[in-house]
Amino acid sequence: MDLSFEDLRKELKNKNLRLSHQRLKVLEFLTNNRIHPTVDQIYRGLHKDIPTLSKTTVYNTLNALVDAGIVKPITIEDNEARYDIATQDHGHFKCEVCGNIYDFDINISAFNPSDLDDFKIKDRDVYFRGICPNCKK
Amino acid sequence: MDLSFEDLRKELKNKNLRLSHQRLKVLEFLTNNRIHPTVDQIYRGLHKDIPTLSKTTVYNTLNALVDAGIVKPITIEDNEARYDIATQDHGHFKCEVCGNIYDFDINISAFNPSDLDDFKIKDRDVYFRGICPNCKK
DNA sequence: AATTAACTTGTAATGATTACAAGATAGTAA
DNA sequence: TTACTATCTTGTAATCATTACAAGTTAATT
Ligand SMILES: [Mn+2]
Ligand SMILES: [Mn+2]
Ligand SMILES: [Zn+2]
Ligand SMILES: [Zn+2]
Repeated sequence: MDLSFEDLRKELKNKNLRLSHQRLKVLEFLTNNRIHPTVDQIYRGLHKDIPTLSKTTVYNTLNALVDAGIVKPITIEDNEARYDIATQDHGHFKCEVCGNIYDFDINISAFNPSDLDDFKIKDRDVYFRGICPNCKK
Repeated sequence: MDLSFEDLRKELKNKNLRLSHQRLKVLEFLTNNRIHPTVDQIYRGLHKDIPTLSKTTVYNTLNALVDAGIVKPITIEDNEARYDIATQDHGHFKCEVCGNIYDFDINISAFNPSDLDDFKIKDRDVYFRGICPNCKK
């Protein structure tokens, strides 16, 4: 169900976004590094390949991709945004010790609380926090 | 099931936190204004009564109350933190038009995804986004 | 009433994100 | 291919929320 890198190129075309070198590299990084990276991690990760890359471009690119629905921001961090390729629904668990963010399966779209019958729900996020197996030892 | 203001005083005592005027006023504001206010809203709301109040104190107070488990931060906003009296589990819905955050009933503690069997879960948040009934018109 | 650790306050520092303007480039059409 | 232009990238400066720090104040205990 995950999108291939070719699918992502097509997604950009569909949304009338240019396939700039920087955008494709950001998408490639997110595809190959499923760690919900911060802006800084993306910037540092790409800087080797693209020495002229500006951090502003990483911000601009991520904002454009989020607006286009291709990338999903993860706001489980209070102090800095993290990013994920928009894929099937899943929850996020943040370990308070190592800081890693783990995916977990959960059928979020099945939640339709009656309190929200008259609301238009566009987005559902499930964020858990605690300690991961590695850090419990 | 909601905590009374007197209960909150006792909670502070239990946690060995001083019952300073500013802390009690912050708790009173959160009790009386169930709108998940920002730091700035709390500051402006209390400034009438306490003209000497510093915004740093609002930050310090909220951090202390969050550490003590009396107040819960709501990080549905990417750009600024919001705060809620820690009470029974419930979900939060943010309207993308008016910006209001609504509570809704949902039994979050019942979610125990098998992917997290080996994780220690300390905190569960459910954040929905969309358009509220008022703004749908 | 005296004592003192904890708290409050104002100011300065920090750090993430955005605004802006000038130069570069992707995509299109001749 | 070449020319054109809207879009994109880049560096710098600005913004805004939050924290660090040091000096003065206060809640709670004796
Ligand atoms: Mn994920
Ligand atoms: Mn709430
Ligand atoms: Zn961990
Ligand atoms: Zn609304």
